[in-house]
Amino acid sequence: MATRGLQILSRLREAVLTGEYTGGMRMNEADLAAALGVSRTPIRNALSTLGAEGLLDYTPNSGYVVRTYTSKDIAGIYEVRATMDGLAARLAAEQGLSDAHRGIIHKIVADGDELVASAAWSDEVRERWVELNHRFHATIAEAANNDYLGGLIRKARDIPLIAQLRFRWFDGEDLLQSQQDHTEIFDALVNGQGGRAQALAYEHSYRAGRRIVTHWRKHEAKRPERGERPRNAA
Amino acid sequence: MATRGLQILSRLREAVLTGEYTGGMRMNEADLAAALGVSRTPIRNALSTLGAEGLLDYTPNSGYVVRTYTSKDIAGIYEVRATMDGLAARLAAEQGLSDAHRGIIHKIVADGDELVASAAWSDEVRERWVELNHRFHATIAEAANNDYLGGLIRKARDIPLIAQLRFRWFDGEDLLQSQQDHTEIFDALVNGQGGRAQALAYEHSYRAGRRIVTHWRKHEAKRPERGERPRNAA
DNA sequence: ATCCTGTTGTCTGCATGCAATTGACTTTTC
DNA sequence: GAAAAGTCAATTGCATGCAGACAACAGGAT
Repeated sequence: MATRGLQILSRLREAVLTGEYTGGMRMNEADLAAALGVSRTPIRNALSTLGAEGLLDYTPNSGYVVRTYTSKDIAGIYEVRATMDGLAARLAAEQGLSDAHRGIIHKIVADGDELVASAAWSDEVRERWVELNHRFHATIAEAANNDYLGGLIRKARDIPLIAQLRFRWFDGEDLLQSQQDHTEIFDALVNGQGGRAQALAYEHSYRAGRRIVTHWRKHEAKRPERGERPRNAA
Repeated sequence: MATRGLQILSRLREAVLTGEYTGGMRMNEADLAAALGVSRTPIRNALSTLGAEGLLDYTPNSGYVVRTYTSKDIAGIYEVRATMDGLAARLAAEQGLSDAHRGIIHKIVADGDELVASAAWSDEVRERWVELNHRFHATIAEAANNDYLGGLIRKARDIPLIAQLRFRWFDGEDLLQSQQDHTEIFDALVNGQGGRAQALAYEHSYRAGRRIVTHWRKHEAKRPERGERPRNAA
């Protein structure tokens, strides 16, 4: 069993990512300690780590606050993310997919085709697609064989609320388009077409990012209060 | 004045980056506390943060060890770094340089020309070039107007020993080549040629990375002992 | 009413003591 | 002699007390 500090860290990170602790909330050490049933020490450790990860903002002698993301932040992150996904695809193509990786991605693409062909749009379909999409990109990142890149892609993906919101506005048409993208990217990968894989993956991720930014702007417009007093978390 | 913890954090980070605490060393809390004249608490905080930044490896109930970088790690990091520098250059070009940024970069390029023309290669010239080069890239990153990207570029630059070693093998010919690169990149930036700026910046950084990896491999070959018992730091 | 100032309450920063874990070393057993 | 079991020293994990910083508030002077 991991140490208490690590468990707390996971819990708090999850809470921030899922939006349970929403942007602007103060992370009061004593309150969190009471809520989670430990002393302030492991809490402080976890907060410090989350601060270093960029999920919390820190002010000396004042404490940690859940970071808020503007639509400009999101746009910037997605510009980087798309570039990284493009890089991962190029590297994977240039090195050539291993049999194992090719098999995995082939299966994912085939399952995607089946999903598109067989089912009408529904929440269940969305769930399934989220999983296929995730594995598709994770496998390419792995095939790129660059740990540093893999870590950055993961970090750029773990942004509060994004995981929840990302596919909320997805519809059948988006699904079809995305699946076609996956098919083309896979084709480029197996044929060792690095430049094509890069361009396709970039565009694929960029478009996803643009969709999120658009909706984030609306989300943003609905809560114009920036001067509001920060409420306590936990 | 910042808190003790933050001062300790800066000091330890610097010590790791400059190689004072070299790869594989154990970061013993009590020893560090004694050496730096504080209690274990701010030490633990700093170690935790450095762990999150990736400079230290952490094992529960065992502690923190200064991370070691293989030449493959370095190559991976520089592949990403080159891609980021390319992205920054493209974004800067596409948005158009502000008058201020254009002025700053223009001056840097002019100073570089002067340096190349007037002086023979020497340690002083190297020092001056390091500074010009740093400001050149930092200014482009700033002009890209993407905080997330800027942060990643900074993190990819702050790798232990790299800052020290990066220009150790630089000679007059490398200087000339690099200055020409800067001139072309600047030209692309002021003309709004995003694609060209991206390609040039990528290649410029990629070449620097390849030089480092080559030398790192030799460095690596000289100390084949991987199974050595970790010595204590501080 | 506004500004300044002293006060007080709340929260973080830090030190320290003790518990828990680990890994090395010693002893025991076959 | 080798493997297993037990012991011990060293080190990290955690809780807690207290000091210090900061922000909000109250009261008084202008």
